[in-house]
Amino acid sequence: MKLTNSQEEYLKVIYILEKSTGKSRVTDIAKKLKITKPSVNRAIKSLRDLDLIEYEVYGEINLTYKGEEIAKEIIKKHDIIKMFLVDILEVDEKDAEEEAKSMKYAMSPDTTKKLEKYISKIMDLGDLDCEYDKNNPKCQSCIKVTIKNRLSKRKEQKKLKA
Amino acid sequence: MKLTNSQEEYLKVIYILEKSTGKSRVTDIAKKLKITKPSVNRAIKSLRDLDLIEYEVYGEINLTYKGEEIAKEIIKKHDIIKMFLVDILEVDEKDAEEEAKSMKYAMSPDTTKKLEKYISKIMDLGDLDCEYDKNNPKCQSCIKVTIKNRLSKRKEQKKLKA
DNA sequence: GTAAAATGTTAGCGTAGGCTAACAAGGAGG
DNA sequence: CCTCCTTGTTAGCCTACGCTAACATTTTAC
Repeated sequence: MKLTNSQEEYLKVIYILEKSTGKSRVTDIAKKLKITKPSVNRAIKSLRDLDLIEYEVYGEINLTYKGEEIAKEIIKKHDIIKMFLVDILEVDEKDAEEEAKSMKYAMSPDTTKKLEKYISKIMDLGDLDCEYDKNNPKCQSCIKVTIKNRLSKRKEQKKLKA
Repeated sequence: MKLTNSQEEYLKVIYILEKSTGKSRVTDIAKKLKITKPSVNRAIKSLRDLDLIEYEVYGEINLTYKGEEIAKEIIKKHDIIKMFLVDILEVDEKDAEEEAKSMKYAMSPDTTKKLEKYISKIMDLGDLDCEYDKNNPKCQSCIKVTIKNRLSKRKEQKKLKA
């Protein structure tokens, strides 16, 4: 079942709302996606037709098992891409969020897996002592240290927010 | 001027046809993009309205200066992304071609520049002698050598084709 | 120079997914 | 219990961009 980019965004948002507030409502989905309620209304009907959510007119919106599995995949893909953008390419976090949104749709599951592996390879390299210093842009070990520092910094900031 | 993904693909193909055969024709564009002629017909009108191509009914299709500049940018972006996919992530070339097509639309000019820099950084690292051998997956120097080898191999194969 | 083939165009359909305007349902306070 | 506000829905419009069927023009081949 090939979903559209927008359907994937809906699933993602529904999942996030379900996990954070317990339920998803048309108005909240519309706010999150910055679109109007009628647009959401039509979209959730299409997702219901695909058995990805359960929903009755004026009723609650809930992901089905299948819908939740897909939502989780989408979110994981999003996070991998965003991590690459922010921690490796040093793209500004807000921009990265937007770009990851559309890039994830373009990226196959296979490529996503490869990107994930690549990121962890970069992060987990065995230490190589740099012959110069800890900030040598020509040295992969230094680059790795820089990337690791960026990553842990970002994680801390996230914790502070929460 | 924000173009759609499909408009960008049209520009790219028109540029390639212009450079390789001297001119672009509706039928050739349709074949390249695997769509029908009426679809192309409508698209070139929209590009003409944006002053990106010059064209009259039943006449020749030519990129304007502006159109050509944009086409070149699009192609460059495509190549950068494809290089990342093929030479660094080791995605199969055909898959990479398809993914680059849609990914480039999602990627901002700024991020593209960052990706370009990242690729050249990986390629141009000063040599670090690996303490093990030339195929140590934990060693960035070895990884770099592997990536470089992949790249030059691919370039050779391209030459052989041409 | 004309007939056939290739090429280009028009008209109109379908889907996806935004939008607004207008209406319907449900809950909270007086 | 009724009114009002929030939330949800319906109807219908618009754009982008595929498609087919049918028609027009141009090129080619004899």
